[in-house]
Amino acid sequence: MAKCFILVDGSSFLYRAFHALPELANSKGQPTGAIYGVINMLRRLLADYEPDYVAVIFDAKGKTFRSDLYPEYKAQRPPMPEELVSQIEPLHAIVSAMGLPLLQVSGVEADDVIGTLSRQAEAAGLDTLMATNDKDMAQLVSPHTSMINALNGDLMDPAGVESKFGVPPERIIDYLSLMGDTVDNVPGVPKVGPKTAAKWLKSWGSLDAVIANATEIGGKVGESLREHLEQLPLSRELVTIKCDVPLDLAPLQCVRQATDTAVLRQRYAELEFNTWLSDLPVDDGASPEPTPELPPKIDYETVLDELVMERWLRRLQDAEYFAFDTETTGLDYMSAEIVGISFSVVDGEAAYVPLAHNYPGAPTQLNRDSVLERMRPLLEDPAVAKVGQNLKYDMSVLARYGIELHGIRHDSMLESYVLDSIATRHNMDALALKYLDHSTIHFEDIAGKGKKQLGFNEIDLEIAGPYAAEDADITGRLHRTLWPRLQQTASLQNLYEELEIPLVPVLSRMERTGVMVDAEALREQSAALSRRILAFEEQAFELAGQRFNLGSPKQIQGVLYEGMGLPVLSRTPKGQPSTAESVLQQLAEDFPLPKLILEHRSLSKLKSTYTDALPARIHPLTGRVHTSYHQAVTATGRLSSSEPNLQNIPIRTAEGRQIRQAFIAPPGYRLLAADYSQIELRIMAHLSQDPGLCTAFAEGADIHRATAAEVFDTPPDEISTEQRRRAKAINFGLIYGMSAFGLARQLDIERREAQAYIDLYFARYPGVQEFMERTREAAREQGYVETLYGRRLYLPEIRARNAQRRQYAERTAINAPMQGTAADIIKRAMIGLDHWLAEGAIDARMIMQVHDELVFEVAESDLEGARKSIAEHMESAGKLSVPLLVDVGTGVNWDEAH
DNA sequence: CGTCGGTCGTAC
DNA sequence: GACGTACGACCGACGT
Repeated sequence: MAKCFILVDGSSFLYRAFHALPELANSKGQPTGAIYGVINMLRRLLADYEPDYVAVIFDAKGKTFRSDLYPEYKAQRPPMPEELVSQIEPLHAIVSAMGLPLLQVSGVEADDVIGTLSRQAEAAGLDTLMATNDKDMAQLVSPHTSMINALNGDLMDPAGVESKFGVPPERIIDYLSLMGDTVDNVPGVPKVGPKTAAKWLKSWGSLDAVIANATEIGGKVGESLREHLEQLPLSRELVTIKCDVPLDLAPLQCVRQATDTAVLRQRYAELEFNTWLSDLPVDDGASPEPTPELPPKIDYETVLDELVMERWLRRLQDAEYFAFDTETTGLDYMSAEIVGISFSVVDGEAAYVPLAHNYPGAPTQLNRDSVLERMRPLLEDPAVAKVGQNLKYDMSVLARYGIELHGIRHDSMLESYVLDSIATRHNMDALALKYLDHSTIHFEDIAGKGKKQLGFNEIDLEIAGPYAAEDADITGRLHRTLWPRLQQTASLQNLYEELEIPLVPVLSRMERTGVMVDAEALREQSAALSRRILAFEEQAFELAGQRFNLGSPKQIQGVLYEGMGLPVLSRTPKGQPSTAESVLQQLAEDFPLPKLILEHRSLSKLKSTYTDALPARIHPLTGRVHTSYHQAVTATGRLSSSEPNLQNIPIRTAEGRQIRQAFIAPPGYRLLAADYSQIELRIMAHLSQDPGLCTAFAEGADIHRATAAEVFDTPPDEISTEQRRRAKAINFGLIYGMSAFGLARQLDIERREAQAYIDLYFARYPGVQEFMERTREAAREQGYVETLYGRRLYLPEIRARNAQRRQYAERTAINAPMQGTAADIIKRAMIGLDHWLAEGAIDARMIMQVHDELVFEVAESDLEGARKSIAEHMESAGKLSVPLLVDVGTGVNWDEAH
């Protein structure tokens, strides 16, 4: 294969970046956007093509031979704006420090240098890629010299030139001569534009032939041609790129040099390109790392044309499956507007269909509603397979346009999660880097961040198009990388296909349904809390003899330990005296202030985290709160919830339960809460097959009481409240892989006593001890543990030499199979229940999941039926060797439903 | 003014 | 140090 040579037209990109990108500046007000744009483009170009030879060419200052030929050449161009001039020197410095050969030749333009090098490269047998967006360069295209628009990845070979301009590369000079160029002041023939120029050249063959046959051309344009014949040789000379400029550097000398990290570090710091700054290697001695594998040729297309859209729709229809991605105005699935859609069918090829970009000067785009309408049959057809990255989001957004996404066949985020939940985060950028060794365009790089962040609809299509198309392309490529890996392990493939993928639409529906929250009640609670918090504050200041911030652990430290000289009972991991609850609780026995701090803290917590935050989360249109459930976050397979987190709404204290009372059902409905009773302990019984534990569950015993009876060797009905409390702590401790120390701390007892309990427990339930030993052993041998349904959790640190890390991995090994199996079971139940609800026999909706609990909104008339069916569905979702029991409660609010 | 680590507290 | 899985509020140091 021929070696690859990339010639970068630095000047053309500098201008383009300056005008197309948002105006970036560092904190000193120095403009940096154009530098950023050019370097970003260079980095991507180098990463995508890994050229053997490379050169970056800039225009030199001063006049060129063309203005000698024709003084008016480029004479009417306004001078370069100061904000651009100032960016040239730093840009040159960075390009040089990147080790890239930089050329500037006075008296000629960058084009002429590129032309010369490309011809020399051809003679040397290289394949040349000219990175530029200047159409004049098309005259240089040949079988071994192509042109790439690095902003959108468009690649043009001779055929591409012909299809774009209507004439082959060798006629481009003639074509440009006829047309002229108003920007550069090249005269040409007035009234002749691209169409006429191409038509004439097609019928006569060349400019010379056109001139020779000038008399034969009729109409006004023919007249114009005859009037301006004598200008044409000049035009031709002006548009002809010189290919014989004397140069200091030959193509084969254009080898990338070592990176000067020190200079880059200094320049990036000055310009505040912090992402790149942190990418730089720490020490200077590191060598650059060329990656061997060639990425596929990139062909990204921005679709603005009906016919092209039709062609893509046919491609999508005919494909076995397609990858797609929606671009929207924001991240909130309840308010995001669709801005465009991208698709991909094979590696490296993708299209972006912009639908609602509305920055000044945005081109006319296809109509959003009509494109969506034409996509509808594809998107709604379960037989048309779709691949995406977090398709739950796309599904929710499409639902806002009345489109019900079906055929969710694959999701690269979930593929990665099921393969290995903790090795990486599962966002696309991370996955592309890990699995494709490809650094994607980051959203922040094109949209900015913080207050100045643009909506996707405000981003120039030249920039947005490649970004969006890449999303679809990368999604497809990730799938084709991850899916074969998933297929290698039947249990993982099954978990993915039967659990995680079917759960996607279920979660989307739950999120969109939302839950009704009584804002007025919460606001009243906030007001009441404010009064009580203020009162605690005053009392605390009184006792401390000074005013301080009760919300600051550090200031509390100062007041309690330094000011009042209270004993330091415990320290934080960083060695600071702790002010955690358990510590203050102990201190509260002897001193009044810690008690006040605790009261203050618990009320502030409730106010800031719940009673203030939740009303602000009520959606203006639905009047309900819509959380996000995340399916690829936890190590164990549980869901997580955020914005707002509905999985940590208080329940333990009376004040906390008031917040649950604000979660209500709409008129005519009730809330129904169904939770698995002791599911993790039941799973422990199943996995360990311990006879005592299994029997206790089989008999329907109160498990903590039964445990107490065994450990304290007392008949169950003589167990005291305290004994049961201790047994409960032991049971929970076991699930978490707790040590004697932990149990002692939890129960505030001697460590020896705690150890005695644990020993006693294991003596009574030997199966449990064996199970735990077995699990640790399996983890050590395989490097992972599994749930009942084959979900894996890799524990690389299970063999760590560092005891602390190893013990941590061991505790996880114990906990994960139980927590994970519980997660698998409730997910199975959710999928079954969603199907059942869709049948419509009962007027009900599933609205929340809290790990072992599902909450529904049920029509009052259907309450009893729902109660029974829901419990049955949930109880049959897991096949354990002990009964799986579900408690169901109903009420007008969530508290009452418990 | 924004970011980020530390600490704390809520849930299961 | 010592009990698993999360999310998020607040503080305060730090860099801009």
